Amino acid sequence: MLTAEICINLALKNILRVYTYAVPEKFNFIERGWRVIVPFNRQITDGFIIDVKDTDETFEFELKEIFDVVDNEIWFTPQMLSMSDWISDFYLCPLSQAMALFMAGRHSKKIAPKFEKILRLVGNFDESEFKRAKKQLEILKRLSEVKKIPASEFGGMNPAINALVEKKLVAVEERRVLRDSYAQISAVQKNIELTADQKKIIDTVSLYLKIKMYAGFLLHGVTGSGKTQIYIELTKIVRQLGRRALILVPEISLTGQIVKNFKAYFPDVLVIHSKLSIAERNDIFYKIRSGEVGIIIGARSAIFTPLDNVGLVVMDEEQDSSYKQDTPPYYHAKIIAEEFAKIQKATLILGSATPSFETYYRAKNGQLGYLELSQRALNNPLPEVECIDMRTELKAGNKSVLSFALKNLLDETLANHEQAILLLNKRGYSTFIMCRDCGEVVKCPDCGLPMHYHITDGTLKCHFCEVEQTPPTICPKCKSKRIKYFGTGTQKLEEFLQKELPTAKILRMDRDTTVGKFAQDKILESFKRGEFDILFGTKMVAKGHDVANVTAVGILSADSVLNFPNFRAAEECFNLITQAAGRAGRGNLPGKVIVQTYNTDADAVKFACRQDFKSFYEVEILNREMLFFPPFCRLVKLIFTSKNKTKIQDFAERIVNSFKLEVSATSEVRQEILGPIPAEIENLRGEFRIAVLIKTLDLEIVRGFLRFHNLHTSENVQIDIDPLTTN
DNA sequence: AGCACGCCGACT
DNA sequence: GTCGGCGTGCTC
Repeated sequence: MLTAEICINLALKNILRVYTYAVPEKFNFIERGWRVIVPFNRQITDGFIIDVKDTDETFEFELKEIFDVVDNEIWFTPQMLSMSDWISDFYLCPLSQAMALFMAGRHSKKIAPKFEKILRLVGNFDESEFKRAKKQLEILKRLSEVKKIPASEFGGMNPAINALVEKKLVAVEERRVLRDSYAQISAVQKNIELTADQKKIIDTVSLYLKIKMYAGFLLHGVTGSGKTQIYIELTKIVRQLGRRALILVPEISLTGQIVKNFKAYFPDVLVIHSKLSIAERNDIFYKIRSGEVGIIIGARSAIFTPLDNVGLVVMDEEQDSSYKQDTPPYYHAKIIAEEFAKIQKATLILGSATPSFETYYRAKNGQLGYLELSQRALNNPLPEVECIDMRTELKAGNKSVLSFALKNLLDETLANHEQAILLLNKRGYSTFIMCRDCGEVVKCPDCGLPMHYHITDGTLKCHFCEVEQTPPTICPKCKSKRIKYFGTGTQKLEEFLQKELPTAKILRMDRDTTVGKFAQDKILESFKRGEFDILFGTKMVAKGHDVANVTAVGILSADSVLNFPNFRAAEECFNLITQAAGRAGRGNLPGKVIVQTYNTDADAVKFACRQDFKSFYEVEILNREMLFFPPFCRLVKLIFTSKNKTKIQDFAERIVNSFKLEVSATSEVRQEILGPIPAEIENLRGEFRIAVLIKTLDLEIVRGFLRFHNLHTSENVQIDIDPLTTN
């Protein structure tokens, strides 16, 4: 009997599970990668085939039969299947979970494809026979000019069309409508004179594009240096070579510029991102397979499409954390893009003004080509950056969140009818506690990392050492009573700003104000049109967009990210300041940036104010090496979850001990394991979560260990390869 | 996700 | 005694 292992494509809690169905004779052609319709618990839904077996095994229950196939060809292309295998292997996730990434999304309803009626002329007609039927003649004439016309052009199906169908002069066929909500967006092509630097880079890369072999590059260009134009020029070249391009952008900046810029040059651009409806996404796959798409622009999930014959893969803002998926299988789009580029024999371009340390390190070691743009394209200077010590402000009697300098800058900007961007840097479920007089942050007595304040129980906790204490009321260092709890929300600050700047029109942009497909785009557009003076919000205000009239940028408490117990904190702080500063002075007017901080000595702040990535890297990389963190090792984070706290604690401890005995003690290379420690989110839906962190020089050894202990199939363990945070 | 099963409170 | 609240658990 032919049976199929099927993964149900519902947003099921337990995606890992695979169900066995009987394959009826008429579908004996199906194999791994087909989409099918199956009965499932008195519903009818769709799923995809993981495996087909010819077996004489008996089942204690009666197998249900596959109802139908969804498509008239296999959904997974060979390249999608081999990528699924690779992902399952690399990320230690079930094959079903890896394959699910390539579905057009998980859903609860059946996908309803949209059809439209297409009219086609069949046979010849005699004009004289239509003297009394003006409408019919008009349709016939149009059809003899253009072969196929949607009925909607004639106001949908109507008596005239029906009459022509009756006379067998017109045939009606149905065509799938492939929805594309970005169809309307476009821009005017500008005549851009390339700089000498840009030309040199394009020449270098085009050599590789022509060889059709894998090659990877870091494109390191300061903000405003014209990286997008390089992507466009390279795309022109691959298109001329008859190959396609995949442009990956962070979730957050997807909306803007880049899509418009590409649409100005290319007719066959398709946009993909997570906010598309499942139906739209489904349509998009058909469009790609039909070969009519030459360029895909999308967020991280855009790598999971049938796009083939790709010669160029671009990842813009490669350091952006939104490329990392925060649910299993916790993949990083950069890792997959590199694998994809290798499979496609394509050129990979990782673009950034502030590359991730991992990428820059690889470029320095010759594992990636290094391309540099050190000048802004319009030759306008980088903005002037001033660092303000908020401790000094406070001593001078300024208790406001705005320093005198920033207040003055904003007043000036408003008076000149220019625009400003204000960035509030806040993050996470918990916050930290700092002395407003000396800048002292309460740190863990054991490990020296900043402690987290938990609003829920009012205690300070160290996420590494389980040290817990009540927050101090006086500063342990300078005895000041002015202890500040950081973590003020954007909404509250907006009210405050409005009071400080009563005439300013302030636009808030954060998670709350940007729900919906184009919300963010709309906010940025209206800011661009000059309907507001100040754009204010979380880090999303700092990313990617280009508003010529912005001359002032203010960063309120630039260093707050430094106080999170994260080995990447300094890097994140540096990136944030640099990116925010890069929004200023992009047009003809010079830009001015004010960075407020309680921590003027921090390297990240100091070097970011000078916009000196390389020096910052040279200093910070020493810390990474000393502490044995990436890029000097690979991380694997294990999250153990269970309703039973002691059970899971014991389990995790047993694994840690096994690792020490079986791997750390015997491995030729450095292998460390830390924990168990409380996970970043300690409780989730009634389950306790604890984390274990592995640092390794050889991921394959760690994978072997995890497989040996069956952790990759355990329901109580989530494996995160290359996690962004350590707990 | 759906949908049934099941075990407790207020009603024809 | 029955209707119905939604907690729990299963779906080949």
